[in-house]
Amino acid sequence: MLNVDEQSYREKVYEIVRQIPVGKIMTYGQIADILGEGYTARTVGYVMNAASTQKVPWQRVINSQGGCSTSKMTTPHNLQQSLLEEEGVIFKNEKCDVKTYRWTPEGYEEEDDQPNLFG
DNA sequence: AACTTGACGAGGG
DNA sequence: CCCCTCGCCAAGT
Repeated sequence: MLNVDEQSYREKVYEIVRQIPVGKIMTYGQIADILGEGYTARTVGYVMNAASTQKVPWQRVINSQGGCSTSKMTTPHNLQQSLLEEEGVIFKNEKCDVKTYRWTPEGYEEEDDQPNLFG
């Protein structure tokens, strides 16, 4: 049994990434927000950099713009995008609709505090 | 221990 | 839409 609290900094990130279902995505900032305690979009991105060699669906983590930050980096052109397209994610101009594909792990539902304007 | 680098994000021009 | 600035925090030098 591995308690999240016993996991290393990176393992906590992997733990969430492993839960992302096929055809869905999460953003770095979203993951950082869920983990809270000292995590930021930037550090999550740092962790994901080394995730390509881990047992995690790293391709399902993209930036808040709906694009793959790996497009113009080390990885072959748009490997990440290709992998997501194979999962059913539709890309338009190298970007997908984050609103449509974003996923949130159960138990970490986004806080939707909408003021009761019409009380 | 100080400085620099990032698969980032929100804002402003 | 593109470019720049600031904030964020782990790792590498």
